[in-house]
Amino acid sequence: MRYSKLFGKTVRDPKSDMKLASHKLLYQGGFVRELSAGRYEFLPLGYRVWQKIVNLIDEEMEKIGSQRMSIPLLQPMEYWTKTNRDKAWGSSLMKIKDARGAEFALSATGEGIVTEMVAQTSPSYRDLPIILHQTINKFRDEIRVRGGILRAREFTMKDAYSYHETQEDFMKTYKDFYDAYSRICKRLGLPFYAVEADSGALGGDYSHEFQIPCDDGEDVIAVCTSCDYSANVEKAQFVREKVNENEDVKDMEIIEQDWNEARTIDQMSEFYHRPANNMIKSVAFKRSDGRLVIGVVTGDLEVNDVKLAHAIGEGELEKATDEDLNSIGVTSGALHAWGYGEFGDKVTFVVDTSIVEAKNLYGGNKLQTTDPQFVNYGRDFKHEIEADIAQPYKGAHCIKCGGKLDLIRTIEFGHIFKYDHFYTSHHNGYFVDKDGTKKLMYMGAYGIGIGRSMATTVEVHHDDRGIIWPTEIAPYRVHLVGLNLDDDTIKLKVEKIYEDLLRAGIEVLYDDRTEISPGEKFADADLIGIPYRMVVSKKTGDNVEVKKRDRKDFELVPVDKALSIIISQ
RNA sequence: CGGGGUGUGGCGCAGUUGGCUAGCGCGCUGCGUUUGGGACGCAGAGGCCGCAGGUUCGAAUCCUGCCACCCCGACCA
Repeated sequence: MRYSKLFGKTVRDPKSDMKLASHKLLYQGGFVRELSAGRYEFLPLGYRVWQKIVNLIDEEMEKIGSQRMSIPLLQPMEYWTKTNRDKAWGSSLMKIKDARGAEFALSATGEGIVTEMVAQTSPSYRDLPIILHQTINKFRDEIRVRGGILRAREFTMKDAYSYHETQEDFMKTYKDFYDAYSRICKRLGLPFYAVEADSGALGGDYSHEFQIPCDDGEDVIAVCTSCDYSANVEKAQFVREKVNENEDVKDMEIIEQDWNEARTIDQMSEFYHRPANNMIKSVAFKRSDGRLVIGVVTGDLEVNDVKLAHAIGEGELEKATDEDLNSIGVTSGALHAWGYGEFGDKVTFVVDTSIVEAKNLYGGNKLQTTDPQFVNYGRDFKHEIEADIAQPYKGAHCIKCGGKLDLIRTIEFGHIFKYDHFYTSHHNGYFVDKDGTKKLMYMGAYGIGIGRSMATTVEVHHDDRGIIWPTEIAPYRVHLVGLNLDDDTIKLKVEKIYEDLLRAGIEVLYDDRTEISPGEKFADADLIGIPYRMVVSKKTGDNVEVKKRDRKDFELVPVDKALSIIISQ
């Protein structure tokens, strides 16, 4: 490709609101343009990378026996209502009506459709496992987008679905996907953690996310510094400190206490001269129907809303507002850890393990001028739901080995899910077993975002000059830079090398622009990030200069030597 | 949805306390000089100042409404 003919040139200044390196560089390099918030155009250079990522993933899918197929972007609503996914997805699911008024959801994921598609073939045990994947656009009307193509409202995803006779067979395929995803990360040059995760609105009860460490990422994972335990903070377990373990259990006392002196946990801690983990902290959240959920933890911890939602079998929770609190007659800062019986099931309490295991706690039932101390769970109050609802923190002890956890900011690159019968039971997902009876198939699903993979790769592989593409997904293998092109001898020489490279089957971007200074050409080459730069000028004589994008040094070698260097690596 | 902010040639910005003909840099076009780390001169093209109303002799500038986009929270590949 001649750069002079390439559609989509580099630009010098990124937009001032572009914060992420990947956003800036993909824009400046001429890879992507934004149409509207979260919707991107891929220019030829960007599309080449995109296509290579699709192919790379496709190869790995075929290795594990998955077959490529495709389903429509418009999906009849009933495929979503059957499993209540329309509610679980809320406003991020986009809807559209056709001329006859029939309602459709825009492809946000494909579990329902694919499951029924498989079911229609009335599979027998001989047909299983069935593993399918596709690469089509997904529409997710995220309330907020950020970071360019890292998180879009319309994006391409490779999504895969698998169907199995037994859980054991499913686990084999799950492992295959786990390994395939690991290989994909490796080929993209992305160091990753495969962590246990919550599956959110997709349903299911077991999943792994492939998380790439990145300071500008949006996720946080907990990683043990001593063993291999790692999990999303929405899922990560950790050992609770046994508060006041060596004290005798004291009788609960109600004491006079001045609210203004002791409202927040810090103030209470100071007031009682006890550490924060001696305090009882209650935090209120709201379900989609407006009922409240109060999470109770020791004062040193934070309630994680995803863990809390999971504990009560809810999809998601919102933070309760002051108005919500007023509806049960309290103000923030004075929330009780028990009581409110008069509000019936409008209030649900969930107690964290930290409280269950602690002794002689403070607070939890402030009245006008009083507060209890030496509160012991089980004796002074008790709730039906006891669960792990606290957010892990840096230095918390690992549930597996007792070592210390570290928190790392990451980008979610891919996600694999175990659904068991969640979708098959709603979508007629039966197979005929050896004994001739119908049984539900076990199911899993697996996703990787293409644009996000591209952006993540740039996040990980760039320097202050531009992108450094891994060879496998680079838009071209060689960036041929011609200098002094107004000199006919040199011009002819470069043109010949360009032809030779093409004939050798090497993808080459040839900067054939005249009237452009060498500095600008080099700057563009660094920005675009093609693995090899080959320079021909009056200085190179009978040789050419070959330089790798990620190195400073270069070699001055004859053309055929240059070719063999490029082909060999 | 809650809080904060921005909309001015293709891009980045200034002008915004009501007054001159809307300006600067980059990019683009033409001519000439330049060619190993983002060259220079000269000459050009290109703008309903986000949209709609209003106030005024006069609006990019003031007022109202709308729209779009960005940043901070919940969501996700």
